[in-house]
Amino acid sequence: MTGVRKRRAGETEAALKEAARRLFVERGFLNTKITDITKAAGRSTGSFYEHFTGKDELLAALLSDMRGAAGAAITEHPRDHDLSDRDELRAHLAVAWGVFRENLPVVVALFQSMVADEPGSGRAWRDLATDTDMLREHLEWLAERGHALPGPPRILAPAMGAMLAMLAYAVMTTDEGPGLSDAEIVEALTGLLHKGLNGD
Amino acid sequence: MTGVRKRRAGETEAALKEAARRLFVERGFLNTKITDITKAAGRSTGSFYEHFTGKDELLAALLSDMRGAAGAAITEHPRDHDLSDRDELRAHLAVAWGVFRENLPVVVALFQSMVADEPGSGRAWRDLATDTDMLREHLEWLAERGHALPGPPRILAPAMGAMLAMLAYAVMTTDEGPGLSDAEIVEALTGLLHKGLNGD
DNA sequence: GTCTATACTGGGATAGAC
DNA sequence: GTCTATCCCAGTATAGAC
Repeated sequence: MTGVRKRRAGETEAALKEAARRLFVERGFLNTKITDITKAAGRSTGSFYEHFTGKDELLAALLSDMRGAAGAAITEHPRDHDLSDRDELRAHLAVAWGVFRENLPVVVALFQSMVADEPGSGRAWRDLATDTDMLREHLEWLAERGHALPGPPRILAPAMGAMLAMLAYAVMTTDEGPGLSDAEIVEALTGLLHKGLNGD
Repeated sequence: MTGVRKRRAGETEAALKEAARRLFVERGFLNTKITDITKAAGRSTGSFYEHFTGKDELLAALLSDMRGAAGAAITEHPRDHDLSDRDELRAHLAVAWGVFRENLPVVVALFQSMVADEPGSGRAWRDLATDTDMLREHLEWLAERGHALPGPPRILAPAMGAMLAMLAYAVMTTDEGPGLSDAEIVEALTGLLHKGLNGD
């Protein structure tokens, strides 16, 4: 493959991804057809399959891009963050909310993809448990140190994750919304959860 | 229409609904095709359209059935329930959780249908806000009486509803789950939210 | 690698006999 | 009302020229 050809190919792949991101927010992952993406990217249908085997693989690529961009900071995330500290809890929630906001196309696509799966697959629970793994560890760390939690971390963490994910999805896919800024929403959630976890 | 014919028609409609309920849990609303339903119900494709204009109308009918069964008690729900009382809060959560459990087919279908909609439609937020309307009123009632809430009811209510709905969906569509009984889950949520709302 | 053209299929919806 | 047969289109995926 020549250098020029390779560059052109890279451009096509980038164009497809870019178009996909835009469409995923506008129409959603499920309602966006491969032909919609190629059309929006100004490429042909056939060309798509030179880069991805299908929509799912494209989504996986977008997810991987997102992880590469935001993942570094999270990977080295220490286990002993003290979520009983209100400022630290707020900071965590703000980061999570911001990641959702910054990567809305991928978030929307993943959410739709998860919910559209066969209920019997148990994917919703698995994804929720996986995504809140770190949070669960934070809570277990608190519990080990004698902190009295309102329930077992293995249910509290998914519950908190469920609230954050579903609420973010709802808020970020509407123009109306609760009439509150992101900061105000995060503040309200901080209050609810801080008191909920610590009781004061 | 003769009496016999009418009865037979009613049986068909019932058979279609019954088959749909079963399939919605097994494969989900989105992946269940009209032909799947008619096949499972032992009826023909053409017959389906004699009763419903499409899958959405069938879902609306199931929803209406559900409302008829469980709705009466909820409609007359007084506004002044004191959610700052732990037992009353737990009772409310338990009822909601039980309704989800009892009507899983409809819950799954509605959830999938909501999430599959165009993100730009804002349906997720609208549904969430509508479904937590009563909860919001309960919270406003508390606030009016001088109770210090951790945030505005118009965001707290949807947040709580989001947690409950998403968590219920995840838990009830998996065989694995958190290894906790429904009662234990409700108890944990009660603890989290009771302290979260009241701070003690 | 990219294009155009096309083959193929799932599944919604309808026509018309019974 | 219910059935069988069929139409029909949206979308996926591939073939083959460039």
